[in-house]
Amino acid sequence: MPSITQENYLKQVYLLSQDSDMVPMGKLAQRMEVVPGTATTMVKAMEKVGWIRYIPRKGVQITAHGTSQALKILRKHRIVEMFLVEVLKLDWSEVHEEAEALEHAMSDKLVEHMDAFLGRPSFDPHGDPIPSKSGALVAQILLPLSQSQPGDSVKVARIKDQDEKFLRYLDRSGLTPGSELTVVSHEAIARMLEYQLKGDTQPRSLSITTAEQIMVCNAGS
Amino acid sequence: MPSITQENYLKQVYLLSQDSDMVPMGKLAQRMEVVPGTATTMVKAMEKVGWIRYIPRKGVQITAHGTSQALKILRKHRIVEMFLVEVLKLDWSEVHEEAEALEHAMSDKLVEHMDAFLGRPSFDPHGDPIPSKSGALVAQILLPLSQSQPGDSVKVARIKDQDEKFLRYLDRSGLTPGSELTVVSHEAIARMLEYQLKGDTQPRSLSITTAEQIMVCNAGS
DNA sequence: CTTTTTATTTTGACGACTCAAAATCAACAC
DNA sequence: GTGTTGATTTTGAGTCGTCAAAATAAAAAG
Repeated sequence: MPSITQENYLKQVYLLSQDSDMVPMGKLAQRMEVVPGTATTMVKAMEKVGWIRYIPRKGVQITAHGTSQALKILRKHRIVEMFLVEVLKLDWSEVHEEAEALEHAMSDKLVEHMDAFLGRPSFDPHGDPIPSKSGALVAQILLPLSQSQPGDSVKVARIKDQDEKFLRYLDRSGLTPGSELTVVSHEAIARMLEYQLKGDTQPRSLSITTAEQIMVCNAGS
Repeated sequence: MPSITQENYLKQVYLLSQDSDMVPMGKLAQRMEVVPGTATTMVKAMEKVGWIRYIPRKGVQITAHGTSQALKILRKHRIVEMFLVEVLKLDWSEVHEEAEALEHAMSDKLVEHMDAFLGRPSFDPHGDPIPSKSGALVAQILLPLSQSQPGDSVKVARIKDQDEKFLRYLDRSGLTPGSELTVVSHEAIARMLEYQLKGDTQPRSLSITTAEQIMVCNAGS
């Protein structure tokens, strides 16, 4: 019943809701790559199906119903990403795009078959948690790498930005979910950070901006 | 660039072109489940991209360019059907619907990976030939089961109607691509046909209308 | 408390796809 | 030939998602 476009708006509202309860129109419009007026129009239509609450001049809030709907879409997205990487051997960096299109074309039944085939994984190839059928997410305590202190040993858990070129850069830098590293130093003035990958002898460096997109947990957890 | 809707129109034009070079508007509209006027409008738009030739009051013809485009879509459709049945164990009766949605969401790269994973099959689960990357189809000489004579031993090669309920009925009747059978008799008056499955002791019967949807080849070829 | 800036909403319009119903054409019957 | 029938096209209108640009409201600056 709801259009693919509405599903995409809902997904973005959900994702933006992670940062702040109230999502301003501007942010949503930017994420959807439409002019603000378009987002206003769309959001009014979506309120009618009960997925969100719209407060003029303030923004939108996702409802419980909307959240459960968004989690279903995210589940499809993340399971298919995992499937493309694990089974069809597509590259880690390119599956986000692909999943973006497939998530709206998969029946619930198909997703369940894929999930079973994969052995019901909890995380996708970018380290994002896969919601269970009932919408439960595995809780994790993660910090951006940019906030780690020199000397900290951490493990890459999740990459926030999923742009294909960015992911390929991280790949070349040895920074994929699961890799372990130690922070060597913080160069606040240069906005750079030095790190050493586990097993490496030479340190490498990274911009703080990039490090903000990399979520880590303590090594060994 | 072309919309999903146009891709679907093109696919139907291709399929209808198998029966007659010139496809009348009425037939196309019926297949697309739209009123005839809608098909006229759409067809004019499609002529601009060079997929078809439109002759007012006569119908449409598919061009060489349109054919190669249609074969690409059909290739996606049939490979994904095969994948769903062989890898994800969905039932052969339900994959047509599923593939209908997925075919427009799969990148060329993804299809090639699926094809490789499957070992480059030549036929899909309904016995339809899968076009190669370059658009080549394996040639087959098939007859509708309704035209077989009593005594003929034949093998089911392909099912024309892909309605889910119809396919489930055939499944129960032992008539899936690959099954072998012998025609026992034709009851022209009752429009029924008796057949005996290879390995069965009892004959079964089938309506001629149903038999028209089942394409067969000589047993052992 | 005005004024200026910035975010948001409104308005009018457009392209893609669709329908209903009226108009047109072609073929067939007589 | 002329009339009738059936298929096809035209016309007018509606929905969905979008944009540009004008109007408005709220927040920040003075």
